[in-house]
Formats: sequence, structure tokens, C-alpha cells
Amino acid sequence: MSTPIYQVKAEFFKTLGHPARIRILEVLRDGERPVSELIPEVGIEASHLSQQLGIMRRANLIQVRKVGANVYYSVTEPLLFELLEVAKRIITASLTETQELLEQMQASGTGPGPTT
Amino acid sequence: MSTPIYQVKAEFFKTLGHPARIRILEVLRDGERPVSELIPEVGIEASHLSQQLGIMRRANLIQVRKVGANVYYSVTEPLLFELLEVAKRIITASLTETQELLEQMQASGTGPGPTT
DNA sequence: TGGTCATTTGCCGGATTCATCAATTGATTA
DNA sequence: TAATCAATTGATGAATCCGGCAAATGACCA
Repeated sequence: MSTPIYQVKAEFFKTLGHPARIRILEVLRDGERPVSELIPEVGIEASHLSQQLGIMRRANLIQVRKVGANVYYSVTEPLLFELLEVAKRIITASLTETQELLEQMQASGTGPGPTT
Repeated sequence: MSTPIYQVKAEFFKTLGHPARIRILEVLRDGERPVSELIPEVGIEASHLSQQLGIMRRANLIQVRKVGANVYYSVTEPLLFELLEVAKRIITASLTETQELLEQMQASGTGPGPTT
């Protein structure tokens, strides 16, 4: 018996569910980066960053390349950027909708009642 | 000043990071469903299901339609299914890779050393 | 009005995740 | 070899999430 698919999917999304990890991926969108560069770009403490990188590494989202004492990270599967793009579109759509409701409310001066 | 984008994205993915919530979305892929049907299809207790629905409702991922004492849920933005599809492709790619490494190891009888 | 069904909310102990600090490892150089 | 730099690991308290039960709400029927 193996892990059901929906559980694997849930773990996958859980791995993406942290602001620092999203930031890391967005920096890696421009290609491979050494940890020393990620520290200032992501803006968290080195050990904390390393933990977040470890989580994504174990989830196979990123891969590692060592050169001497330096460690370079990159995204394993470019499809991941497509995923982030779709996510962005969904969020944008949701926020736009909210924004429009807000404007309607301000225009009518009434509460968010039905549009009847 | 408002919430940074990467934080919004992280919350979005966090909302997807739970097996029951993934299951709910997969059931809703075939269209609107009343809670009474979701209970057996998702396979969790009513109150627990309701909490998960509430989380996704507050995140605007699903929307509600009430008819008498019954409540029908559906996915707000169909793009969400596209997202799940991309996620599936990423996971499949990752598992395929792992599978291939495994086969190589079994064929050679050695550990996962470099391919030199 | 009282009772029942569908769904939601409140509450709570247990488990997991987060973020910080100190200590460790591994490579490089004096 | 000792000192130093890059990165990781371990430990820990605080915060958050999970999942179950009991109670509440709201619509419908007798």
C-alpha cells in the first residue's frame, strides 16, 4: 500500500505554503544562486534560510550543486514557474473581484447585500 | 502599506496544503455539490468537513449557494483546476525521476554514487 | 409550536511548524 | 595545523494547525 495521491498533492502545496519559500523560488526564477546571495535577497537569517532550503530540497523542488565551500541552488522542474504563474492569475482574479465589490459598496453606500 | 505579494501567495498555497481540501476540490471538479454528498465522497466527519469548507470559502477558493436547508459548494475560479493539473505534472515528473534512479541502483547493485 | 434534519460554530488537547540561538561540519587559507 | 568562512544541524519556546465532540443555528414539517 502506498500514500494516496491527494496526500502527495497536499504535501506538495504545503511545501509552497511559506513566504520565505515563495521568495526563494522567485529569486531562483532568474537561475541558479549561491546561498550567500540568497541570504540578502530573501532577507532571513542564514540558518533559517538553510532550513527552508532543506525542506524544498527534500521535496525535490530544488536541487543543489556544490563548488568548494559554496552551495548553489536551482529549481529542479521549470514547470514550477508555470504553477506560480497560474497561482498569480488566480489570486489576481480573486482580488479584482473583491475590489469590484468594494467599489460597488462605496458607490451605493449600502452593505454587501444581494444585487437584486 | 499592505501585505506583500509573496505572503499572499504563501497563504494561497497553504490553503491547498491539506489532503481533505484537495479531495474536496477534486470532487468539485465535476461541478457543484451539496454538503450532504461531500460527506461520503470526502470521507470525513460533517463538522470537520464544514471547517475545511470554511477555510476555502474564506480564501475565496469556493463559493456557496443555499437552497433551503441545503448548501451547495462550487469552485470559484476554474483556473484552479488548471493549477491542480500543473501540480500533478510536476509531481509526476518528480516521481518518475525518483523511479528511474531507483531502477539504476537496482541494476548496478551499488549505492547512489556519482555516475562517473 | 415543537421536533427533526442539514450545516456550522466553539472548544480543547495533541501534533506540527516557525524562528532563533548555539554548536557542528567541510573546505580554504595563513 | 590552526584559524576562518560557508552552510547545515540540533535544540527549544512560541505560535499555529488538526480533528473530534458537544452545542448552536436555521430551515422545514407535523
